[in-house]
Amino acid sequence: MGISDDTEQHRPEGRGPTLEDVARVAGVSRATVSRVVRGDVQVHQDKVDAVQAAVHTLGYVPNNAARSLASRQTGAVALIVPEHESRVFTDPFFVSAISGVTAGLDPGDKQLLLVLTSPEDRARIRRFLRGGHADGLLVVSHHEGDLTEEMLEEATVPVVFIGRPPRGCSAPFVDLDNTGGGRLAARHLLERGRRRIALICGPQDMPAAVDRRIGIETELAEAGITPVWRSYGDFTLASGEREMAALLASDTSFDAVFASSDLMALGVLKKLEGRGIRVPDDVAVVGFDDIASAADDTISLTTVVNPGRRLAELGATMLLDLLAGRETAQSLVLCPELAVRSTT
Amino acid sequence: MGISDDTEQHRPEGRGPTLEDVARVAGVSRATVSRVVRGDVQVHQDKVDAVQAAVHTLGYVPNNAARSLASRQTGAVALIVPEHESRVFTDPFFVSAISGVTAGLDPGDKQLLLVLTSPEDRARIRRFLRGGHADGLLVVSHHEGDLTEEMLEEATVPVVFIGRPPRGCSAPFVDLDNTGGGRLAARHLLERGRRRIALICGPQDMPAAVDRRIGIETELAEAGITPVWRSYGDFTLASGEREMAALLASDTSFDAVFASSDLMALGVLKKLEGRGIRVPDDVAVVGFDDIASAADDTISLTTVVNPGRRLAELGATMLLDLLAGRETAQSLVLCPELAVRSTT
DNA sequence: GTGAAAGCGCTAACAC
DNA sequence: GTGTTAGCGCTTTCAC
Repeated sequence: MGISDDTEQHRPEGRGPTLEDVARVAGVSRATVSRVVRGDVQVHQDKVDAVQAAVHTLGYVPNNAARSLASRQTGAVALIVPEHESRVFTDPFFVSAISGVTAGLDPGDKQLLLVLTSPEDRARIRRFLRGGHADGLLVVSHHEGDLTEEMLEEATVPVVFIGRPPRGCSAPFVDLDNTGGGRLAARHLLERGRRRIALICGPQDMPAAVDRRIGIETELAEAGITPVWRSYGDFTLASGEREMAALLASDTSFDAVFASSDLMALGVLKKLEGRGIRVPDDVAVVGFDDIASAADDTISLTTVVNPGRRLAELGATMLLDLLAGRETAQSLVLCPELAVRSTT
Repeated sequence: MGISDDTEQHRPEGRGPTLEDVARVAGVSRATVSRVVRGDVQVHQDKVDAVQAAVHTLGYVPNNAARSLASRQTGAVALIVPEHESRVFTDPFFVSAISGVTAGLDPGDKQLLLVLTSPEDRARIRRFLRGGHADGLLVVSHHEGDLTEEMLEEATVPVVFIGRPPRGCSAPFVDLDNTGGGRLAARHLLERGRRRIALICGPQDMPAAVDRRIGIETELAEAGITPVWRSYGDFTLASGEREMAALLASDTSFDAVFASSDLMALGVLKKLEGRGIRVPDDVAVVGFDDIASAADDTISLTTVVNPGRRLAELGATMLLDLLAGRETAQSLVLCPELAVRSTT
């Protein structure tokens, strides 16, 4: 329209009312207004009323930047996901995590800063950590070495991990007892009379995958049983199919498959169905996660419940407690449960 | 451990180096440091070097709050999703949107503020809009009346809608031509010789659902055909099943079903399979969205492609352009494409 | 309980 | 080009 030139930057228009304005209208000092606005106690009811009235008529809203600058608090919490963006939204766990964090953050009124960044982009992560953008950090990381202790030390704010943090990192965390989950799956299979058990494990650079494998192997070992097969997928459906195909091609005799994630279990089921192998008559299948479709009645997968959403919610709550100086459990490890359905 | 009391608030530890410190070390003024840090041009190379050296040795990182306060810019962009949190993460479209926005925001270095809030919580939205938390807003809203024009006026920053904004709202947007998509589906079904077409539409308080319905009906009408059935789901798989069951129970004779979302189409397919009805031999099925599982070879659903991720990415780019005062297309409407697979 | 005043760390005119 | 000088709007001692 001819009114813009290309150096023009968009700016918020004329400033709204400030504390000062409210103070003037209410006939008190700025300090008093500040106290009322923040809900400080020590103020006479008369003045509180006057200030609130002024706030209302003026439509006053505190300026975040000014508040942060003066108080050294940002009012935001960051969820750091050091994963490739492509993975984040295909992995149901991350989606649950985002969802849970959102819910857990609700009571405190912190904004959620979503920081998705590839693990390689350390410079960016570091910059963020040092920038003081958030009052606290939630890290949902699955891989070893994504965020080293050293990097976390750059963060001068509390950090809570969702999922066990990488080795050597002493931050508080919330996690599922994945080892226990593995044991649970093993015990269930054994109780069902299965003895020739195949394992399709997850990527071993992920603590959760390692724990699940150790859990099931330990439990089996205690029953004097060795898995008839073990291979590794990457938690995706495609990898489940692939490993199942490999197992079938190997001529191994088996009567049960434990897949370390539901997505992989789905791949397993698909392959089995394709070959006309009956589940659970010929082969029992146990997954891990309890994603939504596992409960679907045409699938009905027996699986270890991984309450990702709840975990994330607890993590957010823990961080909020930490920030408020409230007492809080140091770290939480949830007991796994088994959802027994039709594949076993 | 006895060192904390319950009034204690967690605070970032001792302040890091400031512009002033850098200026002192580099032997220049604060203004010059500021220029260098922001990448302003007009500075002699000597000083640039000196400043950068000082920044490096001191480990200086700009303070965001101070910068925002002085510049009246926040360095953040908010993605507002006025949906119930439970819906957001089950709807693949929103997940794509978040993913796409993340990608689109990458070039500008804005932080992503994720604002999920139930449409009822208008007070909270208003507070956010007026709080000046972000330099720009991206709104991905599906429902009519979620965010009224009035509310948007509270935002003093540029807004871009992902998906056509509600009636009466004149903000720029990016969207798919849903009407065109509907026509495409109709034409395809007609070309396949189908004449007795059933429609399972989406919720009619959503512009996208309305457009899809109008598109297919219009195209059919132009061919002199009236749908043999029309009912409404809520875009979920369960509702697809339910409506399909209703259709089957109705004794209507039909040779094709158009489901307004892939999730509903999946429900349709499931029901059809359960009844032993062959697809596409007895009944052709067309969906809308092209979610990941539609391409799965055991499903292989013919569907109208809804590039949600790309849409969101374009929206983010548009907002970035707006913020930078760059020239930008006012609004974008993408042409739909049909992914022809095995269900037609 | 309340007010005065001193910054928080930075940007942006404006001079030089 | 570069430095000087005001603030940005709020919180927070510190007196009263």
